[in-house]
Amino acid sequence: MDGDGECSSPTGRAPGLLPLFGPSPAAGSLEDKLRRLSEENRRLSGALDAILADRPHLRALVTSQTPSCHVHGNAAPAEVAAASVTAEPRPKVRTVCARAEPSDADANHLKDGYQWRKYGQKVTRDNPYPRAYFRCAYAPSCPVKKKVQRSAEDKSMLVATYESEHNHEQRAQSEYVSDASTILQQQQAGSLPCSISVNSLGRTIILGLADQRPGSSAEAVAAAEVITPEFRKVLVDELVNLLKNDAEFMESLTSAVAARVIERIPGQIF
DNA sequence: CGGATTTGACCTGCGC
DNA sequence: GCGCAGGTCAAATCCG
Repeated sequence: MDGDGECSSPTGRAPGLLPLFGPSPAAGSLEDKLRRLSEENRRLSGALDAILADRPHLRALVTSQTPSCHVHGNAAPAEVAAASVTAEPRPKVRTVCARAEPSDADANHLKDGYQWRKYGQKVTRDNPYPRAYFRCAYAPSCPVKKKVQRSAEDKSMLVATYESEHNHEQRAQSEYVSDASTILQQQQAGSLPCSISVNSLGRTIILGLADQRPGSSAEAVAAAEVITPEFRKVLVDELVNLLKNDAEFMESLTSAVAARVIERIPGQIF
């Protein structure tokens, strides 16, 4: 599918993207800052380990969920952005996990920027929640299908399986354009078409590669699909610089990570 | 009234 | 061949 997996703004160079390739920050004090943050991270990890040491079931919960939710090839954007991106070869079938928003509570609907027409629903054997079957509603000839089902282990997670590729470029964009409204927003200023943004909830970080070619539509190719090893290294370096340079971003990131950790641990243990 | 959704029936593939 | 489970169809229904 030509756009199902982008992590960048769907409009290409939307206003409000944090520059990844801007001027380099003064490195010295920033490295100190990064070190302090790393130490803090280790300290928090240690504390979490201590908490989980005598609670193996909770440890399993914390460590098993996120890795199991990965994006194969093209991920759906916006709300799926919390999923990690792997560099596996692009398969025809992709599985995407996303935490369901409260508004999705009663519907197996995963907003991913495309319009879908539901053509069936089935209760499967290994999951008490019904599986919904969708086809791309934009183009009748589009072969893409999507299956959406709540996770049996975590009902707040929606698991979407995409089959085939979109053979068209146009899409409904309004949904995730608004979803991706950022609190950290600056226009991309560097030479490479990358963007990173944090949504208004502070829970989702969107890393994107916007394809700027005239014929390719503003939608981006999934990061996992276009990143070469060299480019990945540049990307990582620039990300490190970015993180070192932006206190507000670090604050948001720390809050997001902390919220994520707390979210996965039942409140009563604290 | 037209498009989208629901839902029971039907089809297909697979294991035994 | 049979039964089961997943996937699809299409008529009925809903909704704007």
